[in-house]
Amino acid sequence: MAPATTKIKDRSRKRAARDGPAIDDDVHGALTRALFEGRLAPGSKLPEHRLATIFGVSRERVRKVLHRLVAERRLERIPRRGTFVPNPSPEEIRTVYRAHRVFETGVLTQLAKELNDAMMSRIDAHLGEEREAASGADRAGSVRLSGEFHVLLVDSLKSPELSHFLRELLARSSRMVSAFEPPRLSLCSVDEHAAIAEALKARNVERAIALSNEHFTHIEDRLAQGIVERVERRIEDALEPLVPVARGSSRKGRNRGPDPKARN
Amino acid sequence: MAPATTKIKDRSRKRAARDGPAIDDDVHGALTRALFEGRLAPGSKLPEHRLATIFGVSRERVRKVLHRLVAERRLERIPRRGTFVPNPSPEEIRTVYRAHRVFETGVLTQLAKELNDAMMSRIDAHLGEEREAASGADRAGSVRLSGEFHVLLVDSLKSPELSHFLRELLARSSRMVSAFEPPRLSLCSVDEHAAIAEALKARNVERAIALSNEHFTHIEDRLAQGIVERVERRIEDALEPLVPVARGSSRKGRNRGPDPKARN
DNA sequence: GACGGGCATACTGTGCACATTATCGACGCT
DNA sequence: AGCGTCGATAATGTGCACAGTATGCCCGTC
Repeated sequence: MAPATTKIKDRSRKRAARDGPAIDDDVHGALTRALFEGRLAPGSKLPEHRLATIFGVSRERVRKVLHRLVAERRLERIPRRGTFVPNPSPEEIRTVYRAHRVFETGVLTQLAKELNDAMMSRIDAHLGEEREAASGADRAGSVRLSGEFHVLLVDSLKSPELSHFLRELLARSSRMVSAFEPPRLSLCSVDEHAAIAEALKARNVERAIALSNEHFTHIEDRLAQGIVERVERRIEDALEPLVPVARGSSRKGRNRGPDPKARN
Repeated sequence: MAPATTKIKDRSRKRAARDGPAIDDDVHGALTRALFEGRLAPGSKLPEHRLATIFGVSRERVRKVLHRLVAERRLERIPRRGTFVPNPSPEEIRTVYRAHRVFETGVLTQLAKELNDAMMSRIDAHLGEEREAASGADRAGSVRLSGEFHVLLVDSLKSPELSHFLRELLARSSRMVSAFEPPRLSLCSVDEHAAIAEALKARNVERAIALSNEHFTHIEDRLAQGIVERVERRIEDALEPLVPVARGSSRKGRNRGPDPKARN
């Protein structure tokens, strides 16, 4: 009768048998991975019909996934123009890493209060993985593990809201890293992570925060340098085809690299 | 031929076409406001067709807005069941306010470093508004201004990412407040806000953080008490219609109050 | 009288087709 | 020859209709 006896009969079935949303997650995951790995150049347009043929799904499904990615701030959409891979400005890089610093300041302060042996051992294990990936030439894995260090910290606080926010933030900063980092530099130094962990173990909150802030500032500075080099390289590429007095072949180059310019 | 005068019409058409997304924002805003004000009971189902007739728009548009609200964590969706107003569990209340504490710890730490006169005057002006609303009986306005105090703090840091996260978090906590707070209590005490601002002016970071943490803990405790009372009241309501041996009239009550229970 | 299966219904999910609009090539004009 | 304008094309936005599924009711059986 009354809703007091809430129907809890479908607790046994989970989303395991639901292949409907699974397809969405597949497309979403594929685009997310491509974004993380930096395989999609900033400014690229993502036409719905083309993605639909690539993934072998309907355009409506692609459309839904694109809207979801836009809501997650992973892509940008211009109303009657299309969906684009964000072209981060130096200003955006600044605010993203500012957010990283402020956020991790809160995380570290809280973490110092409730750090236990289990968390510390997990952190140590993770640092080991990072060193291993850094010693090898696994650049993609290194970037991934580097981000997961901060994920590990915030996950220790057992707040899905905080974890979710860091993952969104990391999605943006990782894309910036993949897109603009000079490949020769190892970005997230393992030593800096280890130093933060060390200060945390010693319950030295202020030092941990200071190290964390410096850590993110280092990344930010390297990215700022990288984006400058990128722009210069692009100018070179743009001027190169003019050498043989090329003309009329400028259409091809326009598909990749339009600046949305519609940033509010 | 002679469509020379169509150019001006084109301009007007463009403006007409731009209110296409505006309709989405209208529906989105209406639902968001209703959620903030607590007019939608937790657990309520939101059928797409009914919302479409209510707002006078197509079902597809409602559908898109609902997906957006789900992505913003303002609603919950169960795959083949529908969209529901979240029914926050005590566990969720705990994690949301834990996130508030950790987040504002970082914000206050950074804010103490770069607080200037302009920010302080803005904060003072806001506290004045809060006192005014609290002295009157403007409960909705009081809740709103109460949240905007924290928005004001984080906006001072000039990071859209941080501001965006706080707004999402505030959307959730405000809904919890509207839904579960005992109406007789003024929830977000202005004095506590003023005390935080005072400590901030004095550059006493540790005190500001301590006050902020206590502040959110107070809210959390009151909400936890409120949700208990709510459950008890619901049991009362559920048992009441049984007194005159009611039977066969249980269909109506089932529309509002199903517990999604599909939380991962 | 209680329980289980079958059926009707309503709701969500999805593909499709059309309308609208931005972009690009080309023509004609100054 | 440069420039503005018009027309063609492709991509996005939107409503619609159909299909699949969960839900609640009803009836038959134990």
